[in-house]
Amino acid sequence: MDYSSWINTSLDLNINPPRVHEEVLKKEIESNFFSLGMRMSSTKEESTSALVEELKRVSAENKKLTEMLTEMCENYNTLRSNWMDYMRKNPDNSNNNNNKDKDQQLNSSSKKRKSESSNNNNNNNSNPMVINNGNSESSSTDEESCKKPREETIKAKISRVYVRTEGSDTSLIVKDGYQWRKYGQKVTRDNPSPRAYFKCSFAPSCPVKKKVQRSVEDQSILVATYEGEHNHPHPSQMETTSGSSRCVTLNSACPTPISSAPTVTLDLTKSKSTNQPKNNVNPKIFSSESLVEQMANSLTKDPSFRAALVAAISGRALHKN
DNA sequence: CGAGTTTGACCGGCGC
DNA sequence: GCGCCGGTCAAACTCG
Repeated sequence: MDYSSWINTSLDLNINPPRVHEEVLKKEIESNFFSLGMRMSSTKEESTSALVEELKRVSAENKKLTEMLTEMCENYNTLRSNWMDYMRKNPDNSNNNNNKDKDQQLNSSSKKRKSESSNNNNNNNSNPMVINNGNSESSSTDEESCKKPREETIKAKISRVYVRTEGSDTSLIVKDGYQWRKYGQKVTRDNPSPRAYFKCSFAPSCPVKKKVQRSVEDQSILVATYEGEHNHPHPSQMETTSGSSRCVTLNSACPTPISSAPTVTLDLTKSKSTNQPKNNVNPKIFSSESLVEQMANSLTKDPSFRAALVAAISGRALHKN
């Protein structure tokens, strides 16, 4: 009965960032035109305008989805208030089994295991292609957030990412750009497929952990649960100096990664092209805005980084010519 | 040979 | 207090 978390999260992901991201992308494309455009051929202009068109289309789609979700939220709230009224009028019924479960979830318990399993249930009920941050970032509209165990909201930030893989792909690898070291694997009770445990190995002191397990309902979907925040820049940012064209593109497109990056992640994960699991985008990065902001600030203030970025971009442009 | 993975053992939290 | 279960450790193993 607890649908609030995924509904709200979906709203968070869908309502705001896409538009910001669209603008950022547009500006990026336009600025690329100004800086590099002189050398661009007419075919490139066409492809860029096609991209802008595509952006418009996706934006409209997002808008539509947002409206649907808003409607769903309203319906949910109405239903919920009706149910509350009903329970108030018929307190006797509150002792049946279903309500016991409800009470357990609502009163909830500082019990770690319980809260986790309820999270899993929510996710299983939700659209598997929706990225669900099961943590404090998602702003709940009702009192649910207040009832969440304090430790959950204070402790390590937890985000969840769904990645569709090819049916034949049995590995538990979610490529997000970070370096992970597997330190364990376990078959859990609620899911026959094994759960893999990873630690971030990019920086020895990085506390971030990742759990990857196949969805119970759809074995082709990998559920990656990230815990904690990276205390180092995204590896792809480090690679920009080596001229990795894709990374340059992605990162240069996000002068403020906070607003733009989540949308990139969302779109890639949602799109049907996720049959290509090779996207190198970090699905989590942005659960911690302050961290990312800090990283972005330090990077943009670093003259050598800027120089390297400029060199990489100009090198790429020259290479194209 | 070093780095990464596998896998059984162990530990601690939780429910009964 | 005991058993279950998820999470972690660490020795053995694999791979480049």
